[in-house]
Amino acid sequence: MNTKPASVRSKLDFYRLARDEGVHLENCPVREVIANIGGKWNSLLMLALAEQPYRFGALRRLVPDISQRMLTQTLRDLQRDGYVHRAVFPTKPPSVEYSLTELGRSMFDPLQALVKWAEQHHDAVRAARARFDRDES
Amino acid sequence: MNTKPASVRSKLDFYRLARDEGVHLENCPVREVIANIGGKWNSLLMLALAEQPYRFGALRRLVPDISQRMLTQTLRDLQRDGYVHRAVFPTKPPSVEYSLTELGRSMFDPLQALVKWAEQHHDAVRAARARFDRDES
DNA sequence: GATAGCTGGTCTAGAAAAGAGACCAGCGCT
DNA sequence: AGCGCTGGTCTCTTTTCTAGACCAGCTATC
Repeated sequence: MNTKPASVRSKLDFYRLARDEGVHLENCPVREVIANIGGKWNSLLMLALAEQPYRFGALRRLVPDISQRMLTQTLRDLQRDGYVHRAVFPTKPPSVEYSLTELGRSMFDPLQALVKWAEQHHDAVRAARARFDRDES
Repeated sequence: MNTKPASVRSKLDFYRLARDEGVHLENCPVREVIANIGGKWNSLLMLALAEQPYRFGALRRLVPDISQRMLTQTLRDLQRDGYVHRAVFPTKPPSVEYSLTELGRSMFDPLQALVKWAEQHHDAVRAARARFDRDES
């Protein structure tokens, strides 16, 4: 470790190569998609709804630390992007059931891969976190 | 569509089944991990660093719409969780290079699957979004 | 027949997070 | 001398999130 990277050669290069990374990650459509997946509650709700359809109140009990407002909003975002279907039933009081669409299910597969990774490595992450917090103090 | 779900049978059931979802998604270690992946910039920086190591300023130019403050913070979060290694080189001025760790690379694989999904389906998402925005107005 | 509880929400106020931009020290190039 | 580059930090403003009250219409209970 601590070997100087080959890209940094002279002091001249040092200033020069800064300008030449032409990759444009901004304006990328992937970002819009990831942004929505990446919200605080979105992936969690996807996980829940992948298991089975749920009604609003059931979701609220399932994820107790979500505020009602954020649940409404996150569900609407998910619905807006076509991941989730919202069905209103004329019971009394009317009930609303949320379920994954085909698109939602298809994006759940890669999401689940990530979740699986998280399950397998969360102890490594926790260890790294503990080490970092210890060393910086 | 609009068929009443089998789970809602009588008005009595209606009130009863609400209590019986015993799944506990809160306190889940997966959530900590996902939370960090899910940050606004985290996945984007992971993507960039997976391509090659970058120095601070290079990352800033690569992702122009990130504020310097958030770049610092996101990199520190990523480093804290063990995804990213921060190496300081005694050049003048000193340069700092960020690179993925082994752990970071291993989590990049499932992340990339998600990105690939996003690339393939972003037009469907955009279409759904447009439809939603039209219908609600 | 009042009371409390359920339904799926909205509204408001306060807290937390993110963004914009100035500022820092030490050096190189012109 | 003056500007630019290095990787940051500090402060201020704006956006986002949360907690909690509130709503209408119905039901089961007392």
